[in-house]
Amino acid sequence: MAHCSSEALGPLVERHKEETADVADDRRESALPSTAYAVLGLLTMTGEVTGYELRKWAMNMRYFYWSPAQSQLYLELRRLRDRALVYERTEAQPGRPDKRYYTITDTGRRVFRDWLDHSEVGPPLLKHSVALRLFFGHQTSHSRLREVLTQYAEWARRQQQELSALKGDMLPALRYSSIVADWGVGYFAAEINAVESALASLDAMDSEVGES
Amino acid sequence: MAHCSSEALGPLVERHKEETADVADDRRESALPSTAYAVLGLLTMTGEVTGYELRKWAMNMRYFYWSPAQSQLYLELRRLRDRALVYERTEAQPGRPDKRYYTITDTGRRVFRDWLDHSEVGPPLLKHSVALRLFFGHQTSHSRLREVLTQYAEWARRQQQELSALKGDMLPALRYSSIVADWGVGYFAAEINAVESALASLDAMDSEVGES
DNA sequence: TGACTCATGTAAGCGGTTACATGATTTG
DNA sequence: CAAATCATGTAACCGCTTACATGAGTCA
Repeated sequence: MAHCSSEALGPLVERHKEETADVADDRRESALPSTAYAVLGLLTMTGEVTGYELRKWAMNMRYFYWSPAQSQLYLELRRLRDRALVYERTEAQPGRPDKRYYTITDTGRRVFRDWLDHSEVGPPLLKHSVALRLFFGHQTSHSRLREVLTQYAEWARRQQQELSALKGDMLPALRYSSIVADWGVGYFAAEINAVESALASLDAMDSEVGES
Repeated sequence: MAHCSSEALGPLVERHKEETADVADDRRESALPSTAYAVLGLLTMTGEVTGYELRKWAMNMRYFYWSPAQSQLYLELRRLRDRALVYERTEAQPGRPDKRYYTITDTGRRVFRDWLDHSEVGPPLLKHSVALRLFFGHQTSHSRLREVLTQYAEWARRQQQELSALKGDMLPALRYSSIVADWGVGYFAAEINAVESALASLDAMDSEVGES
């Protein structure tokens, strides 16, 4: 019952090897992680900002791209500075660390555009812990599964609302962000819908058991 | 035009701090990464397998949960063995590394069920590089955006087909997997739909420019 | 015979998180 | 006056990837 035959399995093909490698590596010094490009992209929209401010902007992207930890952002900005992709203006402060303002440099703009225009696009990375649990549903109870699913649906609804609110607050000039926001709203709608279907399937399984 | 005011931004609230921490940590030795639970879960369905075989199974979950690198899987199995959550049977082979077969232990089953039943469910992790690029659309051309989007839609369609095929091949006894598969199919449908909407938005922007 | 599958492993390094530390400024 | 915000930083650690290495069996 809880045992799988392996007939459905083909041989183990190692895919996505060269796909993930950046095609344009050869013409740049070395590839940057995607977070770096996210930061550069943000800097093309914001003007001079501190790491702290930038983090707030980064959090607006969390609906389709996770936002990195604070320490990671500061680290990334220093790396970009070392590569002269951003310019750092420091403001001395008595008795505590300098305040650092960042702007994107021309080189940074060029590198960013190059990435946008020529870099290989990989598939999205998804780690869906709710789906994972449902997948292993045979090891738990339906009541627990329902609990997990409804909790997730509530979260998705909140995200959807936040995203809609954010879109309303945004300047209409930011067209691309609003297209992405629509995408996100649709995505959450699909998730909510999927949860409802899953709950219905659980109901169906329960009543089957009742009949037999 | 490409400059944001920061009015839409609230203060930087540090959320999801205790949310990510595992509530049930205190009653176990120490928490395991989610990959470990995925492996344990797989072992509740497969019986005795080698690391190599297990990897093939793990790849069936790649539609909603990324599949780890080969080396990581072997590492994970050894860790689970060290914690006595899986049992390792070695088969000596002349002139090369032992062949290792794994089965889940009773302790492993208990730990896995405990995780399923009591652990806090975090939100899914999503890094959507296509949406990221679209978000920064003001820095590239519409033709490039269209290229990226259509490429992604093709990929999503392929995934959808693979997933449907997989579902067809699967034993009907595996109900939960098939519920998750349906979820996945719907997810890819939503993605394809979102891409089409985005393409339509780009068209609309182009014709606006033509009119003005 | 050569390509592919089966099967396991090591080493280096990176991206990222968690936790901690500090202190001025603003706000209720 | 206390709490939250602004603002930067360090150290330890972990999950995971990449790249490499090995070798037997199978099949065209």
